[in-house]
Amino acid sequence: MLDLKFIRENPEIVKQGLLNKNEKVTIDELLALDLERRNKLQTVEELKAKRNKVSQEVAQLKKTGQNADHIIAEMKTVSDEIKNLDDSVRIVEEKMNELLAWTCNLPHDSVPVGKSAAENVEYRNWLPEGFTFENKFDQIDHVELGKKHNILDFERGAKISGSGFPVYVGKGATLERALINFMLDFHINKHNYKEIMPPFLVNRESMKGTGQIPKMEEDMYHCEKDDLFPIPTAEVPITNLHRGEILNDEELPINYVGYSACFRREAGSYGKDSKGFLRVHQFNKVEMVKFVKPETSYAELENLVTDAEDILKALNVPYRILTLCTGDLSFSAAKCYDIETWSPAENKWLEASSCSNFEAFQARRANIRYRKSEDKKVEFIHTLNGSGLATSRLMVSILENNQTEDGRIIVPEVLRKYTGFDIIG
RNA sequence: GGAGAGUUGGCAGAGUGGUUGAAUGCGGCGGUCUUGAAAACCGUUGACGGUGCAAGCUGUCCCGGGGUUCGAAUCCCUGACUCUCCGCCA
Repeated sequence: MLDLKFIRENPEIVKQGLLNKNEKVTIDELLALDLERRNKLQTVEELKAKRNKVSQEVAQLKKTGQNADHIIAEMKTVSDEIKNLDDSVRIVEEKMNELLAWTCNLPHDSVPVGKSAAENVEYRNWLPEGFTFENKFDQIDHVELGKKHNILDFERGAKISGSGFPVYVGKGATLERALINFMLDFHINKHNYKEIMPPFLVNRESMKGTGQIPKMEEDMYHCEKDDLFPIPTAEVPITNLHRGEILNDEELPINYVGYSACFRREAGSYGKDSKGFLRVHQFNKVEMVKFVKPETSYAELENLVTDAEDILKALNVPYRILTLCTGDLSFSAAKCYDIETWSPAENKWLEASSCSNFEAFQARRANIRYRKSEDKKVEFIHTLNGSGLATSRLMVSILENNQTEDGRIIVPEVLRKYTGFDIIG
């Protein structure tokens, strides 16, 4: 959620920011409602002040045994008036909240302006020693590799659940589990994150808090009976851990890392990049979440990216980092870096991580604040999160880049103590 | 799933429908005393909104949402959560 006061004082800046994010601009409507609300509020508050005062007089009169009937009769009309005005204020507020809930975050000044993903800007890249982009010996894709070694079974996944629900088999399952454990341990021990194992279903409030709802509701799975949502990312439960809380500033920054399965309907994207792991409804992800003081959030964003990168370096996977342009930024993000890993069989980069600074946008929605030790004032914190990383796309790169000429797959060195084997096939 | 009890400030814990935004204790902050600290004593200590240059004035909030009333932390309805007991269960 944006700060209403900021919108009031800087309507043009807000409008331009929304335009740059390709979003609908409803700022004028919002400001009209804001004005209406404040006008009505003033009237109703005067009446309430009067009611409070007279109520005390009634109490005094009754205490001294005097008659108060005439004042009570008079106050009855005042009360009715208050009730009517309160109702109309509430209606205005509901309209405003609806508009605000649909209004996305503004891009940070450092974000390149652009219409679509085509205008994202490469930030940096890293390639393993001796790596080349050419396909040396007709490297086959992860789906074929999975079939060949019987480690991935997309067909049976489709049978038991539907397309986009992969099954990991044998060494494939072990490798997946090894990858998750390796990433968790790495962030816990080398990067000082605290591990969280969150619920995989969350309530509506939590989905609103991080900004998946209302705009992305169609992309979420939903258990209607209980109004619970299977999480699209661990960001949702972990960020909402501190919803409605006032944190102490000595405990900041808070760094959490957690594994979760992630569930996405991917509505409307059928047929697009849908092969194998490229687009799935359920995948595994290790997610990092930070709660930080506002003044440090951009430095923390850089840390977050580096923490995700360290995993890829340890796994020896080629990657590049993009700064997303304004048009490609997600609803809640002010700035975002995507990390993409290389797939030799697809001959393209695949998004494996997204590291974002939400500034106070989620904090305002979820009401997460901290008390500053200097002046004891409360202020919204900034939240960040980044995949560290999603295993599905990463697995594509690991399998394809580590295949040998005779079709076997070498397990990355750092995973071997988790897998117990060093080669598949 | 059934039956009962509960939810009040950072925490603990009072609260006959009428100066209760809320006693009291602990904690926090400031001070007196002290060479310093502890103890003791005194004072202070919520959030959000409106208005104002400001001091201030003012409204709302006692789990959430409705209602009764001139007036609700207090009464009624409803939902969530917690605890105890029973049933079922990995």
